[in-house]
Amino acid sequence: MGRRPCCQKGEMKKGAWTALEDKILTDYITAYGEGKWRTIPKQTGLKRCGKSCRLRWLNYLRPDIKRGNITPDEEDLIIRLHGLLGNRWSLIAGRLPGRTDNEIKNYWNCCLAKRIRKENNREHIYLPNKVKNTKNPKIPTPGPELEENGHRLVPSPAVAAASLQLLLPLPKDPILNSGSVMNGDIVNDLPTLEDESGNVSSSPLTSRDDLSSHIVAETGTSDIFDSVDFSTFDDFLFKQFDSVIEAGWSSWESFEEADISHFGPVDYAALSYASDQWII
DNA sequence: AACGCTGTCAACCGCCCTCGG
DNA sequence: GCCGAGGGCGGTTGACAGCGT
Repeated sequence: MGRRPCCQKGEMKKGAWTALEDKILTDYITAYGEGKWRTIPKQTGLKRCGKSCRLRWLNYLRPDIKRGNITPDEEDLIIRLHGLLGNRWSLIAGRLPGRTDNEIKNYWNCCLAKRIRKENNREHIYLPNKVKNTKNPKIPTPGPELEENGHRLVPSPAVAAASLQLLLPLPKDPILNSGSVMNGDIVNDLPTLEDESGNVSSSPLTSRDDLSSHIVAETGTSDIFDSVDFSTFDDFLFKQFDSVIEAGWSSWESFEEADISHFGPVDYAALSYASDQWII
């Protein structure tokens, strides 16, 4: 049995919203709050799908939406966050107050992606656009060094940050004494996953609980996590990202070459979009 | 003025995840 | 544990405006 569609096709209106529809939706949400999107058409008489109502509100009608062009600062942040997170637009938007995921996605697709590709002229480099499950991307696993145009490429701080999801950086902590990043031995000792074909891959450790339990197993203590308030794992990553930005990437400079060898799979998006931050 | 090309952005589509019964 | 409803998300589409020829 197939899944029931969110609304009956043919009964619902499509296309651009009218000023009257906007007013009806805004008045309703102002009075009753967000949520229960599917009840809105029934309650208001709007001939719009609940999902359409949600989208209209979140992307256009919300009072805190910021209008106008993306500023250079915002653009810089988008590029860095995209290098870190890939196409997880909602997470990126969460770091840009007043901007919506749709707006950032559009801006990236129409402006940034083309421009950066042009600047770097590296069309052959893997881009994450077609990665279906971006929360668990199957990122290819090159070594920490690449040969290109006869130059030896060494991961710079930007590349290290791009690998945060896989490197699992930790807050500065005397136990690990590793600056901002997890001890390489632990990274190398991440648990593995086995798919239906029996292929083994490194665990992405997509939740904070995964990471926490692994750290406790390795270090015998949960002090690292107890001392920091991370409401979500993404916040955890962002706090690390912010700390690196605030420090002007200097917190990455203490790495020895041996540390770099422990870096996990590199996000190629960051390689192509931040080539100026590669040491060639 | 007419046409075509390009950029922009709102909106839709379909997949996925979560949660409650 | 299973299933369906509800909602979130990223990819894509299509309308429209602006610009150049």
